[in-house]
Amino acid sequence: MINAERALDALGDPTRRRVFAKLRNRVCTAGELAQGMDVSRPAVSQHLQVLRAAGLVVVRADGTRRLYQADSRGIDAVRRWFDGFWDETLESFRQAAESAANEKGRP
Amino acid sequence: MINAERALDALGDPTRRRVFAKLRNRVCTAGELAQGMDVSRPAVSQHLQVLRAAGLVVVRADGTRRLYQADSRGIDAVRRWFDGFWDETLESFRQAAESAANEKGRP
DNA sequence: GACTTTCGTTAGTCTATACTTACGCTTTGA
DNA sequence: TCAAAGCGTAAGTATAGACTAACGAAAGTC
Repeated sequence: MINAERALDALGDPTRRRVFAKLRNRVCTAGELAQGMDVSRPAVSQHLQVLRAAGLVVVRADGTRRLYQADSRGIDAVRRWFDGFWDETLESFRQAAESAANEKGRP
Repeated sequence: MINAERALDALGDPTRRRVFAKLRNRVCTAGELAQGMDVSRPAVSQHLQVLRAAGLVVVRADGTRRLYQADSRGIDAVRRWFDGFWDETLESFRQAAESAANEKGRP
């Protein structure tokens, strides 16, 4: 089970979001990702480790290269987190409205 | 328009997530939120400013108290961000599969 | 087997930021 | 009008973590 907390921590950094965003359109190596960015390749590599630990990215070896790709599991985890969060918020609103109505109906 | 980037930055901090999570069930003041947490009231107050700037929280005055409440706008912004992200990922997969098929069909 | 490429890892630095303490503002009630 | 309650803010510190430079490992090439 992927942890939504971990995914949110991972996506809290702008550079990491940029790396992640680049992976939505194509499969990339760390070196390719680093090109056109203002940080070094090791930095990108470290960000990829965090994204991988969060379940947002998967990697497969291809010779000396390592191909990174966006993973739906982390994305789904965060989406479920938000869904559950908002459902609970609405339910609390509903209960609050209900007890307010009961309060009003009482003499 | 609420910025999803800002909301993700805001939710990148665990303490801020705890504050935000407490607001899903009830309307709270900064002092109430700070009780039962291991950080001071000013710290909570500062986190609430960040959440408010990100559109995740709204506040209204009530005498000397200020009541904080979860806001759907920021949540929706992040959900749209993820939806768009994943849609684009799937579209890229589709296109990649298509051109691979074309490549194969060619002599 | 030597060389190259591509990459992850480690050590160390430095900055962003989370936190506390102290202070001042606003509203309320006596 | 004075005191108290409830906050936000400013200043200062300390730490998490983002980054670079240097190094080592694995796979391909000649």
